[in-house]
Amino acid sequence: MRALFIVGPTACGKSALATECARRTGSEIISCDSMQIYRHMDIGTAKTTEAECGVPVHMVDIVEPNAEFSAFEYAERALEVAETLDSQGKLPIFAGGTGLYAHSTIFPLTFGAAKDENVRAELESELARRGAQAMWEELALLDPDDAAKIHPNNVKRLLRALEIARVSGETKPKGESLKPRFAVKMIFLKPPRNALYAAIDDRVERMFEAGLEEEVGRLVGERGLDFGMQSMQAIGYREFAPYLSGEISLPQLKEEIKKDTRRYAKRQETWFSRYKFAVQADPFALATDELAALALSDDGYFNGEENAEDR
RNA sequence: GCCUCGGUAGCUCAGUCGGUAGAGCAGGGGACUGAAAAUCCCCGUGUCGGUGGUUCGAUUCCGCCCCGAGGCA
Repeated sequence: MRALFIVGPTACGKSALATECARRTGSEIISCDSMQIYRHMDIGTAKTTEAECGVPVHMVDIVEPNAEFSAFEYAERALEVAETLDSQGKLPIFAGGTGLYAHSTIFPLTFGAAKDENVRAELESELARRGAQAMWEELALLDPDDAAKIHPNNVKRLLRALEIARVSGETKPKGESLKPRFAVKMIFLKPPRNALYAAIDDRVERMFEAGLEEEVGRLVGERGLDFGMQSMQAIGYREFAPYLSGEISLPQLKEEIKKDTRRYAKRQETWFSRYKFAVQADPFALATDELAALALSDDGYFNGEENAEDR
């Protein structure tokens, strides 16, 4: 199987390119985004739907915003979709900016024991009682190598590592595979930083014009979501908490969203720059035609012969 | 015109009883294996407004000038 991945920071034009590629090849898009999976969160996630772009878009609107989701589930389901498309002779076109989702779809990761709510709750209370340092030392006893890779302050990782140990009796699996499950071509859209930031500011303004505030109002009001939920941690949503309680003004709210988005974009770039096989392109310097031609050409497919990552 | 208070990192400011300076925010770099738009780590040299003077040495003290805020006329 072959699959195309269009990745890069937010607001860089991934969806537009993916749509163009899908049109040209008569194929379909598989969204690779940890927040667009949620229904009713459309404006703030800059969701692209089939109704808007005219081509089928998968892995969007698949769960309610009060549900939890994971990279593991994503990879399983997205892979299934990709295989179906492939069997129909269509090129699966992944598009999105969630690095871990893309990574776990491309590479056969061994995630370790499934999450366990009880163990998690137990670990949370232990953390509150004993402190992160003590928890980290516990992990260091179980698996020094693993502990060495997790900073004691990185509570989420720390607890997850301990969770695996307690659930399975084993430590985190180490087998990192750099061989993709299929031939993959990755287009890494990387615009100049200044231009990207301008595009981000612009997009945030347009989100407000499109009714972001009303959308958040509906989620919090009618649907009763609270800001502690996974879905509401999304940029463009979580910043509303202090605004709705009157702590910050509307201009401040917009500034916060822009700022968080910029930082996110930077993190995305850092993630995607690990893939040495990716084809980088400046989406603001090239026309959609040129980008599509680059994306759809037959060369650039990677299947694991060289080093996937520079590590 | 006079008086007062300010002028220090992109922004807000601290500080140096004279030995060329440091926080927060912004910004930059990085990590990432079942929450990932999450989570975490690292990074602070700037004519200390200008110019003379005192001094071994001034951003710090003194004079003058420029700019900003307020007050008095």
